[in-house]
Amino acid sequence: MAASNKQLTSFFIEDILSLKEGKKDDSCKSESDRADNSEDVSVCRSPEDRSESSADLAGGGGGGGKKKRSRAAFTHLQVLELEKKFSRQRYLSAPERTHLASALHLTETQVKIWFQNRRYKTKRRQLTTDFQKPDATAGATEEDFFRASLLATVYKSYPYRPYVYDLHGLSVWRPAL
DNA sequence: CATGTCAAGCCGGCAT
DNA sequence: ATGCCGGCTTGACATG
Repeated sequence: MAASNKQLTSFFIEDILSLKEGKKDDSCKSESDRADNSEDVSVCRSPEDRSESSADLAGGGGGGGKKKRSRAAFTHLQVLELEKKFSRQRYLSAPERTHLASALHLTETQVKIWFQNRRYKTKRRQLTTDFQKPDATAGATEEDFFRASLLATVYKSYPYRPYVYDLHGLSVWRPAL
């Protein structure tokens, strides 16, 4: 909740990661075209919220009474980087969180909450999967579960961005299948 | 309109 | 005293 007036500036994660993708990515078009032509905002917001300058991004009521909560929608690349990090480590140290947050132009709180939610989400999916087909899970390791759920999540989130499976030099994250 | 997704909110426990 | 965590819920949004 630190900064209630966090300024969202445009950036390319490629810049941060020295990735030469070449393709400019309008990250906000995950589901449908969410709306606008803003090419690279760090966080996509609902059209109405966008007008009020991202005041309460990190959850603050900010100033002036209880406003309705705004739900930040992270960009493809932000999520991608978070997922990559998460695929390597499920917990972040404070310095790592700080670094990742600044790299992705998110607040530390957002990164922290994202990891919390991701852990919980993974756990729940694992449990439901386990519950639904216990026999198929007999030979699977926890790692398998983890990777499968990760893969499913990313694939579902980015159905038309197959390049996430081939991250050039960054290849740490890789599908299990 | 019902449903699902997901970031954020809330609460209690734990570690320091 | 503070911060992080898990568990769960809430609220905004998208989709069928």
